[in-house]
Amino acid sequence: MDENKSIRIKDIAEMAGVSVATVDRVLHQRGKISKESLEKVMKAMKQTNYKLNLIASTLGTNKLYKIAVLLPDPKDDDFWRQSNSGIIKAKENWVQYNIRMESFYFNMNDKSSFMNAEKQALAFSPDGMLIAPVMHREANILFNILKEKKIPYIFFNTNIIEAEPISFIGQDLYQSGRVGAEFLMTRLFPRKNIAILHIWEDVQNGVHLKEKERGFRDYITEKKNKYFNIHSYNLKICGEKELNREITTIIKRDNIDGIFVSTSKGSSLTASVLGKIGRKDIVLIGYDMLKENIIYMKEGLINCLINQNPEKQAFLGVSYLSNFLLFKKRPPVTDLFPLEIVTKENIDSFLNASIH
Amino acid sequence: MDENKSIRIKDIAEMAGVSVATVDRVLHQRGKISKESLEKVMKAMKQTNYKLNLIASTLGTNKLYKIAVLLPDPKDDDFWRQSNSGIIKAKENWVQYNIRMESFYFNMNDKSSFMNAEKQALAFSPDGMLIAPVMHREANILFNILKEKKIPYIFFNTNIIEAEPISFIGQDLYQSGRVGAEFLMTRLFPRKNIAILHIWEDVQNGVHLKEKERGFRDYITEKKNKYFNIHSYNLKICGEKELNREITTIIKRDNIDGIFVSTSKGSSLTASVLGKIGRKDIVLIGYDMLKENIIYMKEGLINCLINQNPEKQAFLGVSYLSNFLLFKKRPPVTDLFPLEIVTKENIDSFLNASIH
DNA sequence: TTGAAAGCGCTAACAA
DNA sequence: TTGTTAGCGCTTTCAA
Repeated sequence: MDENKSIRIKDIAEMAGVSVATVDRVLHQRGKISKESLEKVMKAMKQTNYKLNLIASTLGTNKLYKIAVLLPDPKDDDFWRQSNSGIIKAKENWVQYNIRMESFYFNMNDKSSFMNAEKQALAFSPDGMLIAPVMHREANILFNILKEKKIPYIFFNTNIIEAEPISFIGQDLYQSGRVGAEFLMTRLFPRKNIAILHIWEDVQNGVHLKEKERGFRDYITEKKNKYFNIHSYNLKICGEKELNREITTIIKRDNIDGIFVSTSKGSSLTASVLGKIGRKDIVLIGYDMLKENIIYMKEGLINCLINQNPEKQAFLGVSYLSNFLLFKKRPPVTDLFPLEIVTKENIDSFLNASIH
Repeated sequence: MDENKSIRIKDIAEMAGVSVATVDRVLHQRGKISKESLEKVMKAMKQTNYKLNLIASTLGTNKLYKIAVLLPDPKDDDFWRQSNSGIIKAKENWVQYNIRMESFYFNMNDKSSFMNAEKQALAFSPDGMLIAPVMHREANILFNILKEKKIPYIFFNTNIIEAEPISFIGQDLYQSGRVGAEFLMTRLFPRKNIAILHIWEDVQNGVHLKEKERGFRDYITEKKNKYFNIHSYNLKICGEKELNREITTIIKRDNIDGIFVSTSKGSSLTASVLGKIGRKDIVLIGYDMLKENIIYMKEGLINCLINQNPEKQAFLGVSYLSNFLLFKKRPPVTDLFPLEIVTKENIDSFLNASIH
């Protein structure tokens, strides 16, 4: 046996004394096969350690798969713009494998826009879906339809375990809170007044932010129980002026020394307030390398960002789905990304790094 | 034109009024083509935004490519074990594309073992090579041979710019020194005595470590000029006892408060000394998530590791080479990885993350 | 339950 | 300089 040449279905067929069609049938467990044929083929495959040639397989199949992506409008927010950029890269990456993609956007403040996107996505009759289920209260109907139709779906960014996606791609929120606390504590000490800010469009769907707070508080308690004063606040993004006023009030009233913001957009909003009131001394830690956050970090207003890698999350989601559709390769049930600590000194290295 | 169906060479050929072979020729710029044919084909490709089907292309080519990998023996060192694990994963990943790989190991303390590995790699008659050129003084002959034979080669971990590899995958050493300094400074202040340790098998080939030191010193100078006392030392790994003694002496004599170690193995060696002399108070920052380093970090003896991602570097090196061989896709001339800051709180998230 | 054969899109040897 | 054609390994239809 030539070590270098791979064994083909044809080789197996010859060894087993059957036709290639029969081998194909046992390979994919379709059609009816006699016991004898099955055994002979299995034996030959075992012996030769046969591996299906996926390249030839996809070419032979020549089927077109469609993937629908459901996420908040990238125009609304730089975070979702980055996710969407991952989607676009993935799209280019997978056309050649006969995978077609279509994105459906919704507005997080508007339930009807979500319902509409949902409807449109289904009308696209996708073979798989990638979803950022940030409005999960509204999405249950969708998941049921998908389950019924046996359309596989993957979540990214936010998970809804009960909905049982075939995979979730995101981060360990609790642990990310701990990472934030570790960073903040070492910079803050011996100062002691901390604010946790949850700044979010849709407070009722923002329960997952509490996980970050839990991690944050646990870490502090473990290390320096009762030394720090921690206050947390839920702030809704509506008027920017009002938000600014609220943040300013909190900082002054509680005599704040350090701030942990649980959302990416909130990070830049808070940084802008710190800039306005001239408080670079306050240690600020937030999430994600949004354009504005990058600027504030370089200005020294944001000290640390925990990178959730929205672009990579989305890109990987498409890869997982494509591999599942094309090659029946099951993705991990949960893929939690590394908790990347971004500071002034390494931020450029993250910006330069591309998706691999 | 059916939006869903991809355009094929055949379609282009029909549009341009030529044969598929002619289209193939302009696609790969081989053979002779008349100006008219060229223009017609180009026009048709532009119009339809034609994309080569790589699946069909690899299948059609049906050529076997061989990649030789040259790196230090993974048995010697957990760092190279991780690189090697990336190689193994890559190997499994690319067999299906008719890429065969063979690794050739050498001992960093032994020039003749390097020469031998070199010779064996060439005897394998590879179509491409992936090299960790850590013994570059000995490798120049090899690079010349490869250039002459027009065998493309990629470096990882260490770069030798003069050797002009088609790509280098690694990290910005200077900037990684700055990241180390940033971390150390915030933890150390108001203490002030810092040691930089270069602990390396082969001092004469360890010039690149000085880059890390330069970054480290620059940062400190910019932020707090003259406040900190920094001493640096080159220590050769030979007898462990002697090394331990040397490190202990330095710590005591210079009254050290914080240590920056420029190598991964050096990090664990230093941590073990700190453990032995009971000095958890000393802030230690090093490189890479070697097994031992992970343990020391969890014990609190190492405060921070800068992750060079050896596994991913190697894996990506193979991907770049494979894409180049199969699809003529040129990799970036340099791919510098993010400078990942690993601490006790996020180390598990890095350990769980797989290669994507 | 099985096999023959055409076809997927591209490559490359060969002939013209 | 160009075109014809037989593959590459697998899938799938159709007939037996």
